[in-house]
Amino acid sequence: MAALRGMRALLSLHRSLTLQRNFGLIPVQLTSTCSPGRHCSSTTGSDEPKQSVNTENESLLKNLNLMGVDVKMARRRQPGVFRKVFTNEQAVAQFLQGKGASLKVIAGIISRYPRAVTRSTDHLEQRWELWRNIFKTDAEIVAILDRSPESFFRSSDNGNLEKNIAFLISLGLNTKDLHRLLATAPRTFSNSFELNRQMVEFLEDICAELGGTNPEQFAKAIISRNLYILIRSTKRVKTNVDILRASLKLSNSQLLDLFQGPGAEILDLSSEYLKKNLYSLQQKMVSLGCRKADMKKLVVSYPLVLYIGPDTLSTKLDCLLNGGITVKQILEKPKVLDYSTQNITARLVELKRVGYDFRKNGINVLDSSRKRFEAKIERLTPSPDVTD
DNA sequence: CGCACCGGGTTCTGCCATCTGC
DNA sequence: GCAGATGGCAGAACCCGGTGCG
Repeated sequence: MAALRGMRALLSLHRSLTLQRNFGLIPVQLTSTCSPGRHCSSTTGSDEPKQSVNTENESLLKNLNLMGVDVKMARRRQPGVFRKVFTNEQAVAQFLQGKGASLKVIAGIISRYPRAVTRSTDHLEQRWELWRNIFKTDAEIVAILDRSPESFFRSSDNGNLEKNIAFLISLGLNTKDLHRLLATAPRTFSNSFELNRQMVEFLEDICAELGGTNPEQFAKAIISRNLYILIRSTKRVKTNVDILRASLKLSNSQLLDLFQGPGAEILDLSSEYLKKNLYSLQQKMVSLGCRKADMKKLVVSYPLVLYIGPDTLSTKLDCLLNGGITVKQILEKPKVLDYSTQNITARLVELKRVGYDFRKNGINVLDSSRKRFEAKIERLTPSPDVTD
């Protein structure tokens, strides 16, 4: 999957380079509405023709069409942009092209987040520099903008961005953490500093409430284990904490370990989804003759079980049970649930073929990489099989 | 060498709602 | 009353390999 994505990225990079070679830089003469480098939003417009309300900026429309922007989509998303008298699309496009973005990528960015054309070059340069403090290359940033234009363009407050970076560093997150955070959840950085601070404070409060001695470490651990936590509402995380507390009835120190350990990854789930999964897991466990304590043990040792939707989980469990594995074995080695039902099914077939005995050998063989599993099967295959 | 334990990697936007300031 | 800024939501797993031990 990751390889596929990487390949696609390479292909699109290649495509964009080809495009630039074919068309050269700035292929069309755009109608200038604002000279590059100047701030365009504030203007008296005294001797300019007044644009009445509901009239769209004609030159903007023309430029966007020339740039290949999906104007229909853009208009649907942010109609206000089209009524602005002064916009900066030409300079914005030039800026992005200078950073290595292809024309296609630029068009995609503006189509999805039209307000980008209202940003000044100065502002963009500043913001780009701040991102470059975290990313090593422009290409990385372009890839993020292509993926999520809104994360970069939604806020015009570079000071806020600076505050966020300083704040995250002050939490003890290292360069690698910041890099992962910005690459994975770029929205974190356009949150208001205050919002991020509130979440961190909230996490620290939970720690203190549970009798933890190092709230800062606790918050940092959760953030670095769950990069999405800062783009969730405190309401959601709080609800999830409450749900888990109420249903698992663990001791305070067990809860602390759970939240700052593997359980961090399920704190940002939609609360309804978490509740639903918890409930259906309970139902399933009961139907398999397990007790409450078994489920508790399962969730504590492998919280990601709550990440799996009811249908998937049920199918997966049945698949294992039908393959001759016991519930007890699954409870002992829950990591087998990590693997897709499809993968498990195929492995069970292979193991059956070579006469693998789960009672004797356990089920660890299912929790291994494809390479290792295949090597294992190879070793277990009895005869050298000279004839085909 | 084979195995179990364990942690890490990948991944998450695009839309709507609500405020705020002019 | 507008556009801009910001908050919040739904959606829903899978796989790999280092390491240390026997």
